Amino acid sequence: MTSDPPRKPHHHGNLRAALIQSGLEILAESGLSKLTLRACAARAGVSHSAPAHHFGGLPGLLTAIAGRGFEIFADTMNAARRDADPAPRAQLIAICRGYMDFAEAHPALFTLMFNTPARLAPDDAFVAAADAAYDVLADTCAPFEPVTDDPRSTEMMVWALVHGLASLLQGGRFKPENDRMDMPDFEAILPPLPLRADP
Amino acid sequence: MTSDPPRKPHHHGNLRAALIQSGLEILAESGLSKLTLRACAARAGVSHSAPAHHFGGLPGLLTAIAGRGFEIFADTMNAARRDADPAPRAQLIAICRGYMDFAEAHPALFTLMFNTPARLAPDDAFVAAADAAYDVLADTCAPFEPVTDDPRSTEMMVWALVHGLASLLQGGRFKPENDRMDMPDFEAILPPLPLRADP
DNA sequence: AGGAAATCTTGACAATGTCTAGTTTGGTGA
DNA sequence: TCACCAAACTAGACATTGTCAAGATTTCCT
Repeated sequence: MTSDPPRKPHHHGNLRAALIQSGLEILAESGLSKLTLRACAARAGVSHSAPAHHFGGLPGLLTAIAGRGFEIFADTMNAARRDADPAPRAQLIAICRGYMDFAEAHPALFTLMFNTPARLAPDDAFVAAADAAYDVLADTCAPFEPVTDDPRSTEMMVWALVHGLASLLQGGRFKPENDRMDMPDFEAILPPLPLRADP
Repeated sequence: MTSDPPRKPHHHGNLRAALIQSGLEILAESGLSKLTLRACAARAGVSHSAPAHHFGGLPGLLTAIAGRGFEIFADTMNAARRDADPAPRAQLIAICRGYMDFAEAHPALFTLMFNTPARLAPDDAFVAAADAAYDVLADTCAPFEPVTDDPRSTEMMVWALVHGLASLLQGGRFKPENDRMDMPDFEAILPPLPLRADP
């Protein structure tokens, strides 16, 4: 009827993307507890059972939202890396700061991505997005000598360290004397990491 | 009436403890998603609204269960420390292993304790139990020189590292080539930590 | 144009947390 | 001893949530 082709295909067009966006907004505005199937549907302007046709059910929707989160997560870390000194250790510290920035900027999304595995139903797209985020950090760790005989040990150690920091700070598990818990001093916290010998 | 005084005070006696125990069992047997108010009540043999009189509501019950979890958590780490070589670094590695052991032995409880802060309503008892567990690790880190100017930086670094490892391994976020993800080599992963100069 | 498939709506259902009112129990004081 | 009272627990109802079945509407292919 109307003459705006991309505006409202009247079967809503791309409900899938709209529902994911609604979920991200609810997460940012009201937290994880308010992220329900029906709330996402209402925000997108559709009935409460419309999401099931695109995501199967709640786990599918949450997985899609978390997958989108991993994309944003990788973007955040990549942006931090781009703006930093190209020296390997500076790059690594920038990645860590990007990691913390994301956790602080999107706490509820961060929780959904990492702390509620039982509520998700990982599919190929989700695994790909999560792996892509992992690879950003792994690439940044590649110049360094592994800390054990496992070639991935540096990534694991750094990832665990920064993830633990972000997770514990967000959960408020650190002692209250912590006045400024915003950004740890990664230069001091990260151990000395010698560069690999062979290129 | 009957002659077994501790058995059944018939107003159930200590429903509070029974509900916490039921919650721990449900958590161990069926996971976090099955841990509901009504399931705990049914397992303890009381009506579905009995728990509210002792815990206020679901958040109160979950908090009490998580608080009990922190007690078990501290016990696990203390036991690991007792059985280890008394040298500071050996003590620290033992604590880390105890941490991982707990996470592996009680995955759902671990998730409740650390990954669902929005569902808990921390009270004094909970904070005390969580702090006590923190202190076990802090005491073990005390012999070492802080890694930054913050005197608590060593505890934070070690706690974050081991928590990140436990959390990521449990969430299955590490790459699949990880055949034996059971217990990391903390001797290699933990950075060299010089002892404090002054006692 | 016509029909098939995708998309979305409506209505119902079971499960859950919470609230209110009522019932039972155990202790305490006259 | 016994009556009373507060605590402990039950019973029922209600709103919210996720899921499912059935039907209506739109889009697309031929």
